[in-house]
Order: sequence, then C-alpha cells, then structure tokens
Amino acid sequence: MALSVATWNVNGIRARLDTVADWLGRAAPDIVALQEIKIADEGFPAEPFERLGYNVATHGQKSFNGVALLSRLPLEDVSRGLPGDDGDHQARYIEAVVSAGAGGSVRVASLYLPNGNPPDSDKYSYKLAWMDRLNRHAADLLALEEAFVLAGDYNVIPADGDVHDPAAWAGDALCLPETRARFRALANLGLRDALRACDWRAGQYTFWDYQAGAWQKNNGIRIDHLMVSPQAADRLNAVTIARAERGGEQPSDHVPVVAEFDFQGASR
DNA sequence: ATGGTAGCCTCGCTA
Repeated sequence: MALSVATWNVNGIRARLDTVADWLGRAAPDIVALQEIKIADEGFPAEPFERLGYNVATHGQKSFNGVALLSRLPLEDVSRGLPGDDGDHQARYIEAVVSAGAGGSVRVASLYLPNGNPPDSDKYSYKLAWMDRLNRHAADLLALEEAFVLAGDYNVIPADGDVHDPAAWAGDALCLPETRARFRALANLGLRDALRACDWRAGQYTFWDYQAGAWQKNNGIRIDHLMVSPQAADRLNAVTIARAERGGEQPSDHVPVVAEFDFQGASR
C-alpha cells in the first residue's frame, strides 16, 4: 500500500490551525510529524484533525517546543521523550508504531532537534548531547531491522548546497563541523536522508526566515529531514518539498516535506 | 545598515 509521511514545523499550532488544516485537506498525507506546536497536551486542538480523519498523539509543553503525530491509521505504542537523559524535560520527541494492516507496520518519530545558538553557550552543548542521544536511539531501532522514519526539524544544514550563503552561515550552530559530524554519524549508522536518496540538486530549502525578506530573496536553508531505515529506504518512491506553502496566508517559516513509500507486501 | 518578524501570553525569550 502507498503511504505518505510528512514533516512540518508549524511554529505554533494555535496560530497555524487554519493553515495546517487547509494543507491537510489538499495534500492528504497519511502520517504527519508536527514540530513547535508550542502548547501543552491538554490544550492541543485535536478535534479539527480528528474531523479530517487523523488520530492524534502529542508531546507538548507550554509556550515552547512540542511535537505531535497525526495518522490516518492507528497509532500504537506511543512513547514520549528521547531516551537517554531522565533530566531532560524539553518536549522534542514522540514516537509511535503505525499499523499498516497486511502491509506490515512502520515506526514514525516526530523530532525537534535543539537549535543550539549561540555556539559558545550551554545551548550548543545541549544540542550536541541531544544528537548523541538520538544517534544511540537510532542504533537501538536499527537493531529491530524494521521500517522506520525519524522525521522532523533537525536544525542541521547537512552540506553547503543546503544553504543560500554558506560563508555567512559557517559559524552557525546549524552548520558547524561538530553538528554536521553528528548528522553524518546518523547516516553512517545506516539511515538515509530521504530527499537525498531521490534527488541531489542544491538549493532545495525547507525554511525561510520571517525577517529581512528571506522568502522573497530565496534566502533559505534545508533543515527539515526524514531520516529512514534501510527497510523504509527500500520502499521509498519520492520526496516532495511543499515549497508553495511558504507563500500562502499566515505561513509557518518552515514548509512541509513529504516522503512517499510503497509498503506493498510484507515489510522486510 | 548588527537591522529585520513571528509566536507566546510577558514587560523578555526563543527562533
């Protein structure tokens, strides 16, 4: 069966409710990983999404961060928080198993990796530690030898082709060698950057700052990624960046990225 | 030219 998985940093689900519902109605993705919902679980407006046919699981907090999963198929075994640090209470990770009927199942996570700026602060050491934890968790998931997708706002610009002005961004927490090394380490475990599995063109951005006319000048960066296990990469058909959504009414500063899989037959 | 904008629900922080 065909299955589409989208990731979208919405920058506040309350402010973006109409924008997100409108896109879901048009694009009809099967599974959606949302980031920066900026609301506690009890305040999440689940009903508009349920009316559109989605099951909803959230891991939110007041004002900042917050992630969610929407799925047309049932969400099972939902787990909240990235393993590896019981003292970390920032809401940046949710994972669930989506049962795809006779086609098997696919595990999906929505993650919001720390921004890390400025690089000389404890925010950057938190980012690097968070990436180390993510890589350890990914290694644990790989041992299951199942199809899975780690989708989200990674706050990582993987390579210079993913930023409009590499020199200007070289010292940013999204670009620094220590950041990129950890992102490469995730790939070296065996995960595939879904877009790069399908398409190597430079300049395919997923974020344009609200400030300084970044969208009008196409001053973008690519930081929203779907990292997929080998079992999922084998089923990957196409990846689309919904670039037009940046130009709509009340846009997020990020646009959706959608990966399409074909899980025909049993998952290997 | 060290600006600019958006969300949250504050008198500033985060991005």
